[in-house]
Amino acid sequence: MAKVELEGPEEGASRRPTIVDLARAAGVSKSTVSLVLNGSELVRPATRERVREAALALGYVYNRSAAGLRHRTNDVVGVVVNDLANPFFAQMMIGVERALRSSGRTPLLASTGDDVGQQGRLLRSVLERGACGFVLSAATGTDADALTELAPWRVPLVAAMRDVPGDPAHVGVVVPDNLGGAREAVRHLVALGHRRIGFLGASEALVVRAERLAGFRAGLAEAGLAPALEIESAVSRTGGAEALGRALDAPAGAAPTALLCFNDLVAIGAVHAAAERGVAVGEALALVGFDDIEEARWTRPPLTTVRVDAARVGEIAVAELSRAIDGARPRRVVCPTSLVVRASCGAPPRPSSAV
Amino acid sequence: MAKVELEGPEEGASRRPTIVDLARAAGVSKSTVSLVLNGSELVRPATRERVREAALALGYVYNRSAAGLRHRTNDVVGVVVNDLANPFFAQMMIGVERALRSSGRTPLLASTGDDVGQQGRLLRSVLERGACGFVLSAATGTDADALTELAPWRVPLVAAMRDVPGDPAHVGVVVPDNLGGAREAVRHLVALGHRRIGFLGASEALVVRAERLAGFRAGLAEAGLAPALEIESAVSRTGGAEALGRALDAPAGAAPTALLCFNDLVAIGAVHAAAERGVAVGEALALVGFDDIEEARWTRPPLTTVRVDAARVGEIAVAELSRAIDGARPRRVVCPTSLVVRASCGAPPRPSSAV
DNA sequence: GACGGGGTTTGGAACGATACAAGTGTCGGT
DNA sequence: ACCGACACTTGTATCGTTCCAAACCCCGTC
Repeated sequence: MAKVELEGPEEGASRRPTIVDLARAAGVSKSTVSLVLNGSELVRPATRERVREAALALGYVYNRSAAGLRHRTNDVVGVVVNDLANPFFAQMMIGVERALRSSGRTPLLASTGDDVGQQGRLLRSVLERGACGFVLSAATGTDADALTELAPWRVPLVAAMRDVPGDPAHVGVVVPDNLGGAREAVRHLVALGHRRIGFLGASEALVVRAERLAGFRAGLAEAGLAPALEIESAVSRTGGAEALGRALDAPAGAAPTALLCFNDLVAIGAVHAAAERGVAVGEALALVGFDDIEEARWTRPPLTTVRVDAARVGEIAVAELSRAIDGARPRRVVCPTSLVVRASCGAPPRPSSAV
Repeated sequence: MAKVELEGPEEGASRRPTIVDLARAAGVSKSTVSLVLNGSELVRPATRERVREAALALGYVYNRSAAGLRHRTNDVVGVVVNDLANPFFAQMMIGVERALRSSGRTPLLASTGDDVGQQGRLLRSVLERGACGFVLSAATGTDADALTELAPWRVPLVAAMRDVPGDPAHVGVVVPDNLGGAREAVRHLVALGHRRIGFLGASEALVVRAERLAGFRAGLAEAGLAPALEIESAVSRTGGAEALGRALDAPAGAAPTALLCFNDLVAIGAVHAAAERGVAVGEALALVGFDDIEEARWTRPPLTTVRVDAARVGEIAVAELSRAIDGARPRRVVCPTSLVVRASCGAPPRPSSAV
């Protein structure tokens, strides 16, 4: 550490040293330096040491792009995500990054702002940087054709968290069990005695909404019930707050006693709006979210929600991608969800549920 | 779109086409192809068109690493951030990414989990990928020496959001006005009539805490008051909840009537814990946060907080970095904050304040 | 004293792009 | 018919690394 000499002062604006400079400094050929840098066993320990010292002395830094060029393979993986500001996706990102790094790859992150056009541009840009694979949580409106553009190069892609309509054969898919999770939530509400249950939030264009809505309907059908209402909204706290208003404006006797929300953001907005209207959440109105983001534990009352381990979905997506990079056929993985009962649905919390 | 032919089926595992392949296909030299690819005006339109068509037909994708190698400059910027799960930093990231892309650079994101060791590894890894600059929100415990390791190459670096102790001359700094913001918050509490005011959250190791605490003390000193208490905690909702408990356990008459929290996360935990204890936030106890993350509007009562435009801090950091890359001396920029009065401090909201 | 064979080291050709100087045409003017 | 100017186009060296076949060195052996 203390031995590192700062370049520049003595040599002016000297350029970054290369392995050739190292070779000269250590008195060996550049081939040998390359071997040392790659930790080869072929090099005599004494030589190795000499090269290492030279590297330190010159402040040498490996040029991975050059290596990748020659090597014809890059360990970069594109991670293209629809919305970083959403803590749910941020959490997935964290899982993806951790898994990638621990498998020796480097994530190249891009956030599309849920815009298909931007997503296309970003995918291409990442491709130009030599990505050997992609993890994509697709922007709303993405279809299989858009992803086929990547096919010419046969770069493997795994759709994480959001399924891609058209389901092209060449992409992997890793998603939570949206249908099963929603159904379980509805079963719970039914078991609590609710009969007028509604679904709140998101827009029809969202594939995930279709899946959760299907689970919602399936759960009701099992109990011989019909949806009390199905309301669309923006996927945000504001959207949820606004949608709850519309839900409660239903004709008096027909107002729902329980609402399954598209996700926690919507549910949080709904909890807030209900409180402002003087509706007691967990008593007069049961609310259930989806995703179990950290924030869900901190509403008043805390949010009953369908837990999705976003980080784990990210990790599994990376594992699938690794398989695909190694030549395996891409698969479709559905990750289990679990109901976390807190106070917003009015039930006494189960003994096993964490708070 | 429909014209794109999928490679592979006909040619087996054919490798990615290069400009040489394009040149052959279009009947020109690779130099010409290079010119076309770079949008040169020198090439005859007809030729240009021919090359473009060949590129489309072959499914050609530009290899930016190879170009960068020859060009000896990469438009990649390392963005190393301490915690993506924190919405405040996620917001900054979004600003950074937007600004970078709109200036034609590509962000290479890494998240350190607030670990100095990991941060060092990531910085080096990004360096090896040829970053021409860095935006860093430093891990707790980072000092100037750690960053000096980057100096040999003279890669410009801007510390965003978190100042770096030791303040090395060669790094830029873009931070919010933590001191001024905290002081303004305290002034407001004093104006509301509070006399026993405390500070809640974060640990002494955090530079940002020192700054906010200094503002807190300055505000009190102006009014001739002394801090009622200063409590450390983890920087999280849980930490805030737990710290509030300790704050309220103070001897009866000495309990604070107002608390300035280190940030919104801590404040949110505190709001929650207070409510659970039956303490009416905004009446018996005034709480003020810091940062103004989206979530702050959705607590009950909504959180009075010191607004920091995180995305804007990110954008300014990128602007400073651009200056530095162009050879300018790195500067120190302090971004203004503003007090957003909501209900948690007990005051009637100012007419001008947004909700 | 040539030979064989480990253990090490090395030269030079890639990889896919850019830079630059130099090369083709074509045309108008004399 | 030749010249120069102009509008394009191209050959070649180069960026920093890896790959691979060949060279080297030092010994022990025949």
